[in-house]
Amino acid sequence: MKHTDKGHIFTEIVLEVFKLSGLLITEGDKITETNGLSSARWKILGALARSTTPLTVSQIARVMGQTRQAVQSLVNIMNKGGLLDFIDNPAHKRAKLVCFTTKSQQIYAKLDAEQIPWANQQSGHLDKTELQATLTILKKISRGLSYSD
Amino acid sequence: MKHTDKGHIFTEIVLEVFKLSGLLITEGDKITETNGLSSARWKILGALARSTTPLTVSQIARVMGQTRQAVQSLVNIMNKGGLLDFIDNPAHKRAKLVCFTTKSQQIYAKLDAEQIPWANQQSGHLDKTELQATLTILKKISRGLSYSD
DNA sequence: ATATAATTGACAACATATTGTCATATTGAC
DNA sequence: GTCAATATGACAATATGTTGTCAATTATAT
Repeated sequence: MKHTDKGHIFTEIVLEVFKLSGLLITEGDKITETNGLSSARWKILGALARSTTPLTVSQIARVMGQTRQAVQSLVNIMNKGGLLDFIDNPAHKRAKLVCFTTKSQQIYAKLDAEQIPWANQQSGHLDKTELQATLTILKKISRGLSYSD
Repeated sequence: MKHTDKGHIFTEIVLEVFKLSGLLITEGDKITETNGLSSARWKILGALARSTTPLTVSQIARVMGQTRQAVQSLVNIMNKGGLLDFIDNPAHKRAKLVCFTTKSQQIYAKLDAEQIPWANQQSGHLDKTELQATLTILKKISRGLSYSD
């Protein structure tokens, strides 16, 4: 069997996603390194910031496409470091809700102040319609895949 | 400062790339698990398969957007497991060229036989023009980012 | 040709992430 | 309401990946 035209492009996209993920982590580490953070920890804060309601560890993991164990580990470390708080979850005795602290709010705002001009600059020479199409396609691909846990 | 329209979409793409990368690794692990491989090792073979010339470890790392140390580690393990061979590189005394073995050729062919219908199926309901735009955009983003080593 | 810079393999320390397992909590079928 | 299935936190083992460093090799500038 051979790839269809679309199957071929799809495969190239998959490989490019892997590559880009590695490069973006490196880029994020550069931005966060002076704040005692890392890409992985910044992403946790980002998941919280983008949610309208507080999230549990499991919910964060699903938003991020990772296992709850990986997220739990980071969240616990960040909690010890004063970057995250747990508050009681009325809907679940064990699954607490994860929240920003004052400290992490400040750091996150600072990181945003660096990320925004970076994103604007990186996307400046890219076509808006193509960017929109890219986001649409990536989301559709994600939707068809299952979680590991 | 605020995100431009394009900067906003760009940021969403970045987060979706992280998520998708995690989901795709899980998917790849499912496909490879019966063959004593993993996503990470399959990607090494893929990088070699897609190149017209044999590659050094550093070259593989650059193609994959990872550090040479990470790739070196996997390549050494795979070499011990009979999945990769080193051959002398006329252009460099230490940097050997990495090659398939008969064993890895067979496994890779088998994985391809699973990946192809999967990619065709996953992309079946997606628009070809949008897929092409996605690949173009992702490659352009990669090009603007630097390697960690 | 020589000196300097960049590349590469090797090794170690550490960060990040998956898999497996267990006990506890919640959900859903009946 | 009961019971099975599912979801969750905790913990351990392992795989994957980055950073830092050193010595050896190659490339580059002069």
